[in-house]
Parts: sequence; C-alpha cells; structure tokens
Amino acid sequence: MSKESHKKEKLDFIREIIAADLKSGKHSTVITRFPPEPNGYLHIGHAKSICFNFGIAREHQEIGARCHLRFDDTNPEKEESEYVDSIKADVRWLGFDWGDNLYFASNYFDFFYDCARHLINKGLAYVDEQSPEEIRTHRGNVTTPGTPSPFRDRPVEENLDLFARMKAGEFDDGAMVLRAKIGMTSSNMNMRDPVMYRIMHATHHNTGDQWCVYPMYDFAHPLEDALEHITHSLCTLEFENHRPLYDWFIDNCPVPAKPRQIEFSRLNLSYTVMSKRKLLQLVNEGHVSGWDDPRLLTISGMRRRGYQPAAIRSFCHRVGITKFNSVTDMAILEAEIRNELNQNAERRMAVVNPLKVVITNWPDDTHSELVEVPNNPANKEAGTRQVSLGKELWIEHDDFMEDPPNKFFRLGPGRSVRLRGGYIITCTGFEKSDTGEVTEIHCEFIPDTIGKDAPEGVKCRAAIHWVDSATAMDAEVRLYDRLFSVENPDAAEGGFLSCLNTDSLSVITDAKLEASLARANPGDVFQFERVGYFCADSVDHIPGEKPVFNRTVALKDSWK
RNA sequence: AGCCCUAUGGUGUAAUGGUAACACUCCGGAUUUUGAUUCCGUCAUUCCAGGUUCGAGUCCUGGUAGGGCUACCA
Repeated sequence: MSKESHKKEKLDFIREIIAADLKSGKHSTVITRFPPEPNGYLHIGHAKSICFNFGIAREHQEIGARCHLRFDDTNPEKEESEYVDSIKADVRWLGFDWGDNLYFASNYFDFFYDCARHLINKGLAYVDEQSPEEIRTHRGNVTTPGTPSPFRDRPVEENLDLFARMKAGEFDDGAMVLRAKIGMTSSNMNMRDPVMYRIMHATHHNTGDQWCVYPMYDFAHPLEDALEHITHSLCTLEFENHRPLYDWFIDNCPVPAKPRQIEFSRLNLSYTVMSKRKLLQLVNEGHVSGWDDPRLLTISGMRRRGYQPAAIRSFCHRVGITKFNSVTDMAILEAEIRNELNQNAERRMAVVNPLKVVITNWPDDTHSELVEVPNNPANKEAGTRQVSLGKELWIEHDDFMEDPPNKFFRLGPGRSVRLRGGYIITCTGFEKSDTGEVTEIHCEFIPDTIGKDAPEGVKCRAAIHWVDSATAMDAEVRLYDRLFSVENPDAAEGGFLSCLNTDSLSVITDAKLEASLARANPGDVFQFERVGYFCADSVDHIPGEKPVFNRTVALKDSWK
C-alpha cells in the first residue's frame, strides 16, 4: 500500500522490545489490548493506540498474536452502554477486528474482590475510615512524606470483616476505602498506600446493582492484563509513574501471568481540542450537533467529514511511537487525507460564485448535448459521466477578468479557455451593470475541440469548470477551515469554545442531470475541482432536497 | 521543591559507537483538459558544557528546557 512497504520496516522502541522477547523465548506470541473506558466517544488520539495495538497483533499473526478489545469499566458513574456500542463501531470502521477477544473489566469483579482479600490476608491491605480530605492531607506532598492512617494497623480479621460489610452495602459512599499497605514515604506519590476500592452505590451499565464497591484503575488494570495473559500492556506516558504500582499488584496477587507495561507518548495535534472533558462539554452544552459533529476529531466526526480509515491509519503510522512529548502538525494529517482522497474521490464540477455565460454561436436555445467527463482523470476505472452542455452556462466569477494580467490563464476579452471536458470557448464581449459589475459574458465555442488540442492560432492554457444553467441544481457545502481550528493557539485552553465558527456556501452543481450528487451515499467524497473535497453528509441529507456536504479538506494551494 | 521521563531541520520520525536520512510544510522549476495531481530541485537538523573512545546523535557526568506525579478518575 505505502510506497515504502517494500523497504525494511524500522522498529520503534516497543516493537524492538517485543522482538527481543520473542527471540529470547520469554514469550512465544504477543497479546496486546486496547482498553478504553466507555465514558465517551473515541477520537484520533485513540486511533493511534488502536492502530498500534492491533497493528502489532497483525504483524505477528503467524504466531497467533492477537489484540483484545477490553472495556475498562470500573467507574459506573461515568460509563454508559451507548459508549460501548460506539467504540465497537469505531474500532471496526477503522479496520480492526478483535475476533472473540471482547472483554469487560466488570466481568472480573469477583476476581478483583478475591485478590483484595488475598492482600488483606497477607497484611498488605487495610480498610481506612478517614475522610477523603484526611487521606489527602496525610498523603503529604512531593517533598514531604505522608503520615500513616490511624487505621493502618487494623488486624487482618477486622479488615476482612469490614471489607465484606463494605461489599454488603452496610456503609455510605465515602465512609471508608480499602487501601494497599505499601508505605507512606515513597517519592512516588502513587505508592503511598493507594486506594484500591471505594464505595459507590451506583448502577453499573454491565453489572447493574450487584456491586457497591468498585476497584480503582491502578488495582484493576494489572489484574485485567494478567488475567487475559497480555504480554505487553501499552499505555500512554502519564502512567509511567504508575508502573511500580502495576508491578506491585502483579507481584502480590495470585495472577496467572506477568504482563509488562510500556509507555509511549500520546498524540497531540496542533490547533485542536481532543480532551474528553472538553468534548463532553461541547456535546452536553449543545455547541456541536453531537459526538459525530464533523468539526470534532472524534472517529465518528471524521467519518462524517469524509476522512477515510486508510488515511487515518497511515497518519498513525507516520507519526510513529516514541516517548517524546510532541505536537504533530495538522498539515501531516491533512496531507494523508488528501493523498488518499486524490486517488479515490470522484471529481465534480461546481460553481460557487456564478457568472452567466452565453454561447452566442450555439445552434439554438433549446439544443443541448452531452459531453463525457472522466470521474477521475488519474484513474480510468472510475469511469466517466455525461454532463449536459447548453447555450447558457454558469462559470466561476473569478474565472473572468475584464483586464487580466499576463499570468492569468482564464477568460478575458478575446481570450480562450477550455470548458473542462468540453469545447474551447473564446470571449467576445461582456455586459456590465450600472454599478460596474460584470453581469454576463458572451463567448463563441470552437467546434470539434472536445478532446482535441486547440486549433492553430488559439491560445488556451487552462480548463475551467462550468455548469449548464438549464440543468443546474443547488447544493450546500459547509466549510470548516481545518478541523476545529483555532485562530489563536492560546484559545485551545479556556477559550476553546470560540473556535466553532462554521461557514456555509451555496454552490451550483451539474448534479441535476447525472443525479450522482443527489443520490450520493452518506460518506461519499467528491472533489469539486479547484475547491476541495466534500463529503455527503450522513445526517442532514434528505433525499430529494438540496444536498448538504461537509468540506473534508481544501485542495492544496488552490483557488480559495 | 522531591521523584520519574524526554530532548535530531519549522513539524513528526530514522540512523548494530562509524558518510545524519525519510515524510510533511515553505520556496523554486517542469509537466498538466483541475493554478490540483505528478515529477524534479532549494533552504534547513543532533539543547549546552565536560568526559570515555581512533571515532559520540548514540555511552557517562553536570547543566538547561519541556512533560508527568501530590483523584475515593482512567
């Protein structure tokens, strides 16, 4: 697929570790996992993790490697099954398949509970009745050590009893927690007797009201990985300081495997908003139409905008895997999108700012003919379409200049230009309104120039797009200049709501006759020549009505 | 402030201790029935200072800069 695929693929530092583990015999296969919390929709940052985790499994499929999809649903207050469904759909759409390996952390709640009891029995966990505030103060800070809880040395039997009663629902939320007994002086704050279980009387999307105690991420996650025999647990950099704790739980619990956590940097994109908190706010407060609003960099938003899965995948491949905290330029994403669309999107003609053209030597007013126009000049297989051509046309206003400079190749008095796919026409005159605006131009077409070079003596250096006014139809396109673009980078923090501007454009297309635009399937992307790529909107399009398009990306360096 | 992590052109990534490379962007040129595409080219890089070594982007030490950690979130 990619040009460099025949070259020897470079290994990132994680793939190198995996290769070494395979070579040394530490592992005979590779099992990775993508573990989202179902508390929102997936975005392009998740795409990087998905492509990476599933990609590694795919690269080693001949030795039975696989990637699990696991929902990390240990906090019932934030999680919903709507999110579970959307996440599954998005992973599939991106082109990955978890096969039979679909898991829920919530299905391991019994095991977590047993492990907790195991730790209590070993004297490595205790029930703490301090308030959240007290726990926080006693934890100390980065320079001063914490102080032990007064409940820290509770006898094992008492801990067991209290923990059982926590589970039985005898206590209110926040009354007590189960903590690991590690120490209060570590320079790593995560190691200062971290909370393992909290009381939450909440309904869980999967387990309902069966539980009122829920495990914390730090406790649950290593056990989930071990239970599934994950070999390499790949996560983002902010969990680096959690790794000692991850290992501590693995070492002290009766688990069937010893997964290894490795961290890599998350994806940051310039001029955009990706944090789930902000996305949630935009959705909840109605600033966007939903999680799939084309302005958002959610997977579903990108789908609605016309980004192709293959392009997103190659983008993820391009940005690579490192531990360096980088900010990737949006231009790299857009370059991948254009690269993909350039090969696949069918071309269409459209006029944004129409100027009337009358072909004065046209046989008669009612005569029209069909010209055959390629759907994608670079790709014969895309075929051709027939477009109606008549006496009266619309062209782009900017394609005519009353007094054109030398470097202008399009129409002007006495100049010739090709109607894309059709005849060469020569401008013989024009009309102006009282205000001095050009309202109409007159041209003569040169017979027998379709598909042929300009005759001797005619200078024709450009082809312009046009629409037969007799068959023209209106469409609406929504322009989003760069995804969720922010004029001022500082606005990304705090003022991020101000970057939601949308521009809408009316265009006239040649769609009425060929009808391909009107019956465009949601997600179909077209290139309006010299304007950009546009995706038929899956939400707003009503058959028979004016079609609505979302701009996918602008053409590079084209007429704006 | 303590601990952990990171540092290669404008941006993102490569380089068993041995000629610093690829992509994007910018700019220039050629081709073009899209001023797109395609093709070619230009500019530009190892944070700083020491050390080890025949040889350091790579190893060591010390700075500097950036990120992370002080949730009963994940």
